[in-house]
Amino acid sequence: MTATSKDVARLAGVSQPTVSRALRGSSGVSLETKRRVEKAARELRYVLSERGRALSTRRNRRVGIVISDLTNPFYPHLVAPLYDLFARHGFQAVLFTGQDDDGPAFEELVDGSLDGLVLATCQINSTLPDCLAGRGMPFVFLNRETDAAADSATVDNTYGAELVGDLLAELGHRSIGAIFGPPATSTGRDREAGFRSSLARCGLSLRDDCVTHVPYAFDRGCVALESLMGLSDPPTALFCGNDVIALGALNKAAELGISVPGDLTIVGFDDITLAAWQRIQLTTVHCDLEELALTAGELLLKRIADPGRPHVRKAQRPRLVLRQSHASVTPSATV
Amino acid sequence: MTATSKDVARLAGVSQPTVSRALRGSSGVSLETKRRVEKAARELRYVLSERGRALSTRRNRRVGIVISDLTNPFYPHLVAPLYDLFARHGFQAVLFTGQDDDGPAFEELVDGSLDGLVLATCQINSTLPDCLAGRGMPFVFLNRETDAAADSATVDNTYGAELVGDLLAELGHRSIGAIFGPPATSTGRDREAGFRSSLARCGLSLRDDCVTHVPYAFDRGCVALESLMGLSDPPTALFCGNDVIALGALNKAAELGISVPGDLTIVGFDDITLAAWQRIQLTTVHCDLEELALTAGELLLKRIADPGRPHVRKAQRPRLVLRQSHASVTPSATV
DNA sequence: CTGAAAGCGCTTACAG
DNA sequence: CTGAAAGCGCTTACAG
Repeated sequence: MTATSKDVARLAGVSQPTVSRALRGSSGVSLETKRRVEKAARELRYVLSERGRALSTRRNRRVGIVISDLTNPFYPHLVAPLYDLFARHGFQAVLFTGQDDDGPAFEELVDGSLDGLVLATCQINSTLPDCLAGRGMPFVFLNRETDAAADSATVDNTYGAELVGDLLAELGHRSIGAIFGPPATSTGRDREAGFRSSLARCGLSLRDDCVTHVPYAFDRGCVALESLMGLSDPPTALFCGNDVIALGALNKAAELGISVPGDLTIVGFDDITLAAWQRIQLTTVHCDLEELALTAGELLLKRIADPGRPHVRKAQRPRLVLRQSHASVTPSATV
Repeated sequence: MTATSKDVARLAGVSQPTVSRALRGSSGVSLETKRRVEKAARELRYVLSERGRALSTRRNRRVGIVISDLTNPFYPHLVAPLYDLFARHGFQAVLFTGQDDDGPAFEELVDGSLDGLVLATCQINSTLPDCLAGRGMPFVFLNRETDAAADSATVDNTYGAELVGDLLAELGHRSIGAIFGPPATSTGRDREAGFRSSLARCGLSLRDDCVTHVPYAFDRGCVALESLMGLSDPPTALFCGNDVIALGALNKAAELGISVPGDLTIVGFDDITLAAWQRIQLTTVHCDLEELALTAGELLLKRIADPGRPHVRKAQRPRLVLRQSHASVTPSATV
């Protein structure tokens, strides 16, 4: 149905390897042969078979991006710049998703069709990184990481969460809760640690009855907020493990008639574009997601080019962005 | 570095083709050989090379999904169910994005590494469908379509937009504008036609000075709303080409202090999950995006299995969902 | 400058 | 039941 280099060779009256050389513009092909081959290729609407090329060269020009949940509005911010970056470097990016956080079947990641991998949703205890390392498969951590020795591009989550703790203290809150992310993720773990240590430093503490851990999902933010605010003595401020959770909390609060920030301060983490919308105006910790993604992508490209180079871990310093979801504790609420 | 079937064969003491047969569980392999091969494979942590398999069988078990813009919150709703569906049928889904609406380079879609294609962001005048057809490449239109003969899964956009026109008429609006989507898309074209014909039937007309066309993007909705509402005599109701545009309009209205629906009715189209958020509550036309995606996916799978079958075009009937962004025209606004 | 040969890692008739 | 051979569509030494 579709023409191969052999067909082109026949039409151009040359051998198949010559077609290969001519079309790739490799030196040592006479101009006239090159022209003839190109003409024949055009006529047959020849397109190089990527699978043939990949098998022969053992390079795929293709990298995978592993992500647990596509509908999570956090990931597009990471994925889009990665696609562009890889495309600019002649690599095709392929998205892998799966049910659990470890994502797709291990097999399809190491079946020889990928030159490298970006791991964006690894759980701390995942065995994937070690398996990949054991097979000599280049990979890089993006946003989340594990203890495995590897390149990584992350945010200084501890620091970012400390900023939030400091803010809540400054605002005079003393009844503070949190909807943390999963402790099994580096982001969840570090943000919780940073938040707690900041409060402690300020002489405050988290109310044990106002702390919960949920997956990074809108719905879970909704549910968590409802149960925390159903307490007889609800908190006046809530730190959320990320913006997606915070968005769920924010919307559920609106549904329950809880005024934000009047009755309740809510602070997120990540600063996805939604957070800045006028109808949202979420106070949060700003991360430069594009820079994060590009850093990861570049680390992976370097690793693919030079598998032996030493690992590098890069952490971006986030900053607080103050919008409309935080306020000083009100007298009524402190009573 | 990584073991091939030849390595497994050597270790198991059989020929390479026997390894292939044993591991695929094809009949006619003695149980004892099978066991021996499986053991050797396990020991070597052998994983089948997808590129070798694909080259040999000429089937890739892989389909592409072509989408113009990943960060558009509309697409995840389509992409996620597609990934799942294809995975269940043993196909790997691969996302393709590009700058323009025609997306990625034609070459990578027909380089022989894909069994089929889902086209989700085709422009009406795109030559891609014909090129694909000319190469015998199976594909299906999802959401948007062109005149090209092909399978397609769409929504009845004309009908959906008529519902909106009817609603605005019923609410008593007489000063009506629209931020339509691109006329070069079937959705843009049909929604505009449906909206206009409904208004005409109700004896109303669109105000020419209050009509604009923009790409399906949040930012463009913002800008469009600002200019329309900057008119000396702004409209009291606005139909937006889709929810993403409507969301932009909604947020810009909030920024400008324009009350929705007090001063302005805004209606979208698609009903993406964001539209239902408490902080948004957008009145819109509901489409079952998951059903839409699954329909497209199934059509593609059938086409791959039987390239000769007649084309089928399926259109889903949408319905209005009334939330908080519409209201009867107020006396003050009609003056 | 160009062709013949070998090989990338598989599968699939074809023999036996 | 199993092996030897051929082939999928390329690229890359190797000759000439």
